[in-house]
Amino acid sequence: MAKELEKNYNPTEIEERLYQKWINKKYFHAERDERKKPYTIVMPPPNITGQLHMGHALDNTMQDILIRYKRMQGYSALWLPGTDHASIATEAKIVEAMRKEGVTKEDLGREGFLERAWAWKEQYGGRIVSQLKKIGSSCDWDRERFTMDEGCSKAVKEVFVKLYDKGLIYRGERIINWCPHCLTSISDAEVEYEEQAGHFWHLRYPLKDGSGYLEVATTRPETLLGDTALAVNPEDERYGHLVGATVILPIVHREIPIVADSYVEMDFGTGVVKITPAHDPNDFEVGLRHKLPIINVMTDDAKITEDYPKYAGMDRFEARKAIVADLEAEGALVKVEDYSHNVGTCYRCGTTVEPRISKQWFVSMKPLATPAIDAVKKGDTKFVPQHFEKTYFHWLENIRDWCISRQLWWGHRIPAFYCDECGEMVVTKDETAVCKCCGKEMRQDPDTLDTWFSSALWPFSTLGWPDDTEDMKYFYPTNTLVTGYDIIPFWVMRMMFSGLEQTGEVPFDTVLIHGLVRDSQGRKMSKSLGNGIDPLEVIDKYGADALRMTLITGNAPGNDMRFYWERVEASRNFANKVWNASRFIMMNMEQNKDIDTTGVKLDDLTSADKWILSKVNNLAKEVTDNLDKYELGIALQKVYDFVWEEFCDWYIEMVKPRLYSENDTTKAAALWTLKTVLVDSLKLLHPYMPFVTEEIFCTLQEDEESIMISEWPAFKAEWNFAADEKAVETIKEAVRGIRAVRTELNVAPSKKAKVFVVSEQEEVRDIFEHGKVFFATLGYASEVTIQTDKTGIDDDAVSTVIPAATIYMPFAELVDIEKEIERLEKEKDRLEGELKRVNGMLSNEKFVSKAPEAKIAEEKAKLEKYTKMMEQVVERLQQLKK
RNA sequence: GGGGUCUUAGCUCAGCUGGGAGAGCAUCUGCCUUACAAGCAGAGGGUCACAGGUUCGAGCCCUGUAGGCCCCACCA
Repeated sequence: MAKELEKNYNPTEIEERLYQKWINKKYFHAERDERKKPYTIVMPPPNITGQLHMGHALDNTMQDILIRYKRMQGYSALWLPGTDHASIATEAKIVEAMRKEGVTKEDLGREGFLERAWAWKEQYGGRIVSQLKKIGSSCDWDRERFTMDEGCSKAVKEVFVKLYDKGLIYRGERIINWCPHCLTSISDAEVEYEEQAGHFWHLRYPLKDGSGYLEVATTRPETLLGDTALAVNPEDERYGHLVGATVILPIVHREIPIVADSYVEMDFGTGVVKITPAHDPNDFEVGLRHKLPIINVMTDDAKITEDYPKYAGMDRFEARKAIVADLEAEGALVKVEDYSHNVGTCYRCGTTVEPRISKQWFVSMKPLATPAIDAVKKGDTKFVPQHFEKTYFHWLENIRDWCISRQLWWGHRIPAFYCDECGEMVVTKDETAVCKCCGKEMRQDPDTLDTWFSSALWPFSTLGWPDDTEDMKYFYPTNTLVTGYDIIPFWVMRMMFSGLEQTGEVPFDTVLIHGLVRDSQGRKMSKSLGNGIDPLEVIDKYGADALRMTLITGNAPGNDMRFYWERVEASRNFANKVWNASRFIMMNMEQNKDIDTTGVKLDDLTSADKWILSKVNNLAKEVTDNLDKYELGIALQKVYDFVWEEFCDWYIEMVKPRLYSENDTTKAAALWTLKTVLVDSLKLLHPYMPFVTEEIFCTLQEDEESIMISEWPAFKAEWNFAADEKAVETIKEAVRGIRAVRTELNVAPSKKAKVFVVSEQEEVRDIFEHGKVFFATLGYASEVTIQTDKTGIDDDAVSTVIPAATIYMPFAELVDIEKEIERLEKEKDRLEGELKRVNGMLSNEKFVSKAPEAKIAEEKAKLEKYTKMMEQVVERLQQLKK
């Protein structure tokens, strides 16, 4: 027996209850099952410090749609969740919190700090997880992982040692990006460049022999302290004779050489570049080529070192001012120009990055990048949309070695040990190490690894790798990775080369890319702008289903979208529409509970029933096709249109007279069809709107306990009723025609009218004969007469023409003949246009000879249709003009 | 400097392999018709940025132009 639903859909209570039910029933848990095919998505792990934002909501809604769809299709669908330790972001937050308490890292010491960090993780790591649950994510929480849990840590060590043994990880003194605020190195990908207004200081470097000077333009005069040469282009005739000469460094008064290097652009600036190998990546390269000394002039926190007493302890920007002043005093400053240039900043704290010489750990990228490029070229992994593979190739083809060591405490500690006695180093998975030569306890490298080092292993470390686990065998390689385009260089790329190197297989076959969720003005949502919209607030107000639908509707893969509250309302309205249609159906099932629908056969159905069945059948096929192509927005749009327009506005309205009639023999067929189509619609909608569909499904029937484990609607060849579809479409056209005419003439809905249908075709008359009943409720007809000609119909009746027939309504007292003529003339114009187009095509010899036959047949059918309509319109006009 | 992407109805956006331009919101006109006013019925509104080209046929493919956005890049 069907239960009752509230008048309006009220998500709050329902969502909480259903999610709990799903958890309790373990529907989210994926079992290895050899009879089923696996489908695996590994969730991009959100940072433990993070709060759910719209980006997460979009990302996870997409994953949930895919996983729910596949689960219903009978796959063993695993969506593996987890969180990321986010070393630099988390450490920065903890340090900041400590700062407010007046505590420093050093006060706590490494052990104490890590204790505090783990406590932080316990406190906040759960927050984002509970937020993910609010949007309905059907993840297998039994398999939840953390990038620093035991298994992931084991995988990290394994990979580090393997790559080291293979010579692909090395330690070396290189110029790296240093954040003077976070006090750590960061990788190239973590540097964000921003255009900043600056200056160009033109400086004069006197030649040692007193014969003159060279003018140099620089944006960073303070680095002059570390200059070890000037460079000019070897081709440059202005300076060729000076190569090898010596100049005196202003202020410092050190002697430095002039070298020739093709890196220098002749037509930029003065054509002379000061070379500071310790503080500029290019200068570093030049320095290597010319064996120049490297002079570091700054401390960790970007202050001038003790080597320059006058500036020692000054911040680099203070020092700049002081040095410029001194240069001016010395007469070395020629001029200052305004200049706008790109400045590298730390992606976490925004501090200007200081290039710096430092001993760090690196991954050799070239040997790893090549297979990763090939795998995508071969199509082992595909990007959706495909053009993002260009971004991917671009990064990999231009990649430089990856600096993986961080001067942080929160993270995976580098598994390298040093002997302070003899300088020996070992890299090992063991917790401790003893020096081979002197037997001394070795000291572990204090640094940790880049967060992305562990993220890169996520698709397989979460499945138990490096152990040869059953999960690994069954669920790996995973299927779909869903992420934003901004993460391709950080993560997608690194998972690709890591997966290939460690497991010999690509980590996923498809990368589904989405864009950013922006505010209504198209701006990025950000804390500083305060324009972010909290997904949880949306859920509170409108429900998770409405939020999910809003994020998916009209959103194509890879495209950014704007967030509007109006769109959430539209989504909520749709949920309510589904709710009310279901309520209507259940009410009628309840009122007719004595009618047995179990024995209804296809033969018992009316044309309307068959028509809607055929529609929902085709819908199932199309939605399935779209989902398989990752066209989530298109599929949703189709379900929306079907449910609202075809099912609610037409079918339910058509079926009402049968339900309300005392003795209609097709009532059982109607009830059966209503329920059948509703159930299929709910199933197609379930991946998008899991809560409302589950609530209705469970109230509607008692055979199955949940829609999320029910079977996805498959296309049924026997639900194909071409003749009935045509019949109903013809009736719809007639009804629409009647309604349009009535509205145009301002006929009150309460005023019923006789309707005459005139058609020469017996088949058409037959359709209307069977469809008479629909004209009463849908077309405000008091009486319907079907005939072959116009006999007995007033000349001044109102009329409307559809391809198959002409429909008349005698409204003598209302009809304005002039207006009627005008309306028909307009229709005639339209038909003339159509005929012209069709005739144009069909009389084009090239079209007829080259176009596919199906297309030609289609156009011929149209020609016939429009010709008939034209005849009727012309005839009608003649009658009126008499 | 290189690459990518976008330009479609008043607004925000869809438009799958080329075959008569769509949705939501907004606007206008009627309706409290017993599932839903978070609704129903109707209507208006677009030389698909511009210019060429390929094709029987272009919003869709190619070239160029203009404007917007994004990414990358060592021009100190």
